[in-house]
Amino acid sequence: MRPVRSDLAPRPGLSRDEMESLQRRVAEAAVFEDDLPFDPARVSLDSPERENETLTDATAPGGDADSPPLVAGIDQSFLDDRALSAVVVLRGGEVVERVHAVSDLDLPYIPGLLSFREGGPILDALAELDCDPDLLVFDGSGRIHFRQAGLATHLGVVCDAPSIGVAKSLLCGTPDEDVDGRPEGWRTPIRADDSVDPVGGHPAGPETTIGYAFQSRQYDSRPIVNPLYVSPGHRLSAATAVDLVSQLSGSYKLPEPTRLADAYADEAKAQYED
DNA sequence: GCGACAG
DNA sequence: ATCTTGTCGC
Repeated sequence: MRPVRSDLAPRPGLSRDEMESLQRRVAEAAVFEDDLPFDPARVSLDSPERENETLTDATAPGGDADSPPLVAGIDQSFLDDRALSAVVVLRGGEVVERVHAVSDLDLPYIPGLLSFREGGPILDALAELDCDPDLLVFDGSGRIHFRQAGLATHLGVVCDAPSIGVAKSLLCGTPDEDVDGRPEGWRTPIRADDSVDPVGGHPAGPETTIGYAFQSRQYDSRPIVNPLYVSPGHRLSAATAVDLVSQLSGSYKLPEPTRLADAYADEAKAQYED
């Protein structure tokens, strides 16, 4: 998979102000409404049943009428000053491709500028892909970001691909309701607050839903498991983003694509440790 | 000045 | 993210 908007790609050597203004340009280019080349209802972990199926072109955008869309999960692990970016692609419940790349890191982790640290390395891994995913699921935020341009939004726009951000903690914004001790499947909107700037046609008032808190898993009744914070990256709405994450949830807290990428990032890491 | 913050 | 043993429970 190749970058389509390389002009907006995270480049090393930018000043903080330059990185922030690039994020505003990314937000301007971002689409937080459904603009998908496939039916979101077809995204699932169920393996397609193709018994009496005739020969079809499963490589077309969105696949054929029976095969589910290709969903890529992306995550990283670290080795000293290098990042190992892993990508696992699923079609229904089947893993169809796994690739990874090891890249040097230019910046430290700075809240709000994550895509400038991990974005380049992730693009390195995506370039290794033979297939062309219909949806990208990132570990981190999308629109839930100070300038509405988190990692998922930045790379979704650069690749011009539908993308979703799945974070384990909240960067900014305010949940409509208290998120503790909620049952599986529960969700509540995350509204923009004072720390979120309006950018390029995307408002940032309390009426703006920039994402959702989503309880993907809960064991008993104890508030042991925190919710996930799901936000649209590019080409879909916040509501569709949570629905998709819900559809991609298996038996664990993280949705399957991201969980598998997380495991693969650790597994592959062992090959590079001195 | 204080607070607060994805991975 | 990463450093890390055991431990509680389905």
